[in-house]
Amino acid sequence: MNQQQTIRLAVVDDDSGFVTVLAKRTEAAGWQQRTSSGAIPPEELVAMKLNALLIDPTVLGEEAWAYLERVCGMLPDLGVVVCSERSTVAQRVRGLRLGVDDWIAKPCHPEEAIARLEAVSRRRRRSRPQAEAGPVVAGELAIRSDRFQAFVGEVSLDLTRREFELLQLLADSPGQVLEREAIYQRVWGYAMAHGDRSVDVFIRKLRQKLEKLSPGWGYIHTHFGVGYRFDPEPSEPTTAPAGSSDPLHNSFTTSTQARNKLSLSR
Amino acid sequence: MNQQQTIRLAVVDDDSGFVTVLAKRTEAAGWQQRTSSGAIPPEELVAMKLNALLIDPTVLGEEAWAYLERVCGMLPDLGVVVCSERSTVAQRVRGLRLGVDDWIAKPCHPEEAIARLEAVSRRRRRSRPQAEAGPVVAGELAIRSDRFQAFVGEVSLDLTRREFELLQLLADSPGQVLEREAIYQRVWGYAMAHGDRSVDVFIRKLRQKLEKLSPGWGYIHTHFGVGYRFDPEPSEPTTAPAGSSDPLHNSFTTSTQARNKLSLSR
DNA sequence: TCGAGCTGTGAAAATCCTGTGAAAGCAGGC
DNA sequence: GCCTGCTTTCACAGGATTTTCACAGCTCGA
Repeated sequence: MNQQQTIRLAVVDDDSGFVTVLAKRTEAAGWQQRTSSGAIPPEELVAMKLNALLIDPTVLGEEAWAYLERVCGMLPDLGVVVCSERSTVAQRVRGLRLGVDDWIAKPCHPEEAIARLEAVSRRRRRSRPQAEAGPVVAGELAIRSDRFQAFVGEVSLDLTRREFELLQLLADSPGQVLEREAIYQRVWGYAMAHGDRSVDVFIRKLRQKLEKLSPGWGYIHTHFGVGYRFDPEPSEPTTAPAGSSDPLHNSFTTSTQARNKLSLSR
Repeated sequence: MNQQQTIRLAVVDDDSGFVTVLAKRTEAAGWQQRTSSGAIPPEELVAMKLNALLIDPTVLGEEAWAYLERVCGMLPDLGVVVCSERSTVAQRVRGLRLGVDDWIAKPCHPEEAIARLEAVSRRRRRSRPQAEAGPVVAGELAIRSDRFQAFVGEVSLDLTRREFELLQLLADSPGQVLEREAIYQRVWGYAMAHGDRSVDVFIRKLRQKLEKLSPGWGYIHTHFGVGYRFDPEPSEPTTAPAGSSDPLHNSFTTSTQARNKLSLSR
């Protein structure tokens, strides 16, 4: 029905085994995860635009309560799950009252931790339907999820829903190559049938609309046999057409793309 | 800091001892609690306007999973806590995935149960009680929540309750695209059934009434495949039909909408 | 250099979505 | 009970969007 939105998670724990296993699973689910073995300053957490935080209070030391209170107070939209080795009812109640969303015991099955993280970010997301996150800016592009639309300056790209979701997904992981199957899975919400060309077709539509409103920039790059990569970069100055040996060629860009970009920008 | 608004809780459990202790505590906290030793039909739950539900799946028997799925699907805003005597990781994960917010083990300290129920119903982070604020003005429109009515000048739009609530919801987030599901969820109070057209129908009624009293303004814009956006804007001067290149065309308006608006404003 | 396998492209076909008018269902008042 | 106004449901038409296809151009390894 609806594809689970990508979750941005931070894990603060020094149990490397647990953290590693967790990372593997979350990655498979398409989450973006960052791990730290020490407390992350609340200000930094804000900047990370997280959906969920999994934290073992033992790494916080004395400051644990103060830290949790600070974090929960500062980030009411963040789903916070505490995972501690030992805890008393009183401690758990105190934590939950402070704003912690869930408190589980270690050892804990990774699958359950993930399910609980999912549950808390589900609830948090519902509580604030209007993600007032500012527009994501890339090159000349501004992607505004509150309008389901991308803009160049004040002009709308006039994207359809699928186009927008595809662009958003790509722009969410700039510089990263995403495979077709993964893209399809996350935009369409189910597995891609063998031989399906939908992704390619929508990439083309995106490129067309991007090119129309923001010529001089290349946004979507093809990786032959793999998939696509979003990476805004100004095109080479087309004012030097003569035998452009392309010395500044971005190493991530295939020659195919370089040529495509040239041909498009004319 | 935290407004402990009264929570409406239903407890479905046949462990009278636990239930009684819980009731004592919740009552002391000012919650409204109803207890049942058998499953409550989902429709009834809707009518009860609950904030939280504490449930022991053993009283549900065979239908437990189906029931939980149904309830969580129908009432995404309801905080659901399962409290079971025995459970496996797989069961807990399944429940959480279904939409359950928390799953705890029995025996369970009442204080912790309450803290967790509080945690799952903690969401109404609504901004200031804006009711007292003067009428919300948008375009030629004045929305007075104290009268459950909208006016153009001194003339009432004569909105019904649903119409008013829909308009108010939209006008509460001007410029933002709201999805149908979200609109339904917040105006009707429960999840929209697949294929339900109520939102569209009420949007039409609103548009009709708005158009009658405030022609020359476009208030509600359609975003194809997504939902609607409230954004009061004067219609293009229809007095200049000849080749209006429309240089000032609002960039937020999709071409679809431009066309719709034109057809409407004629 | 050649060929199998990929990707870009344009357009047709299929599907989905929204606006709309009207009927059917409901609840409350008289 | 009967009436009235409100809400929900239905069916259809006109578009917009998405999917599918066939083919052309490219890439890469043999």
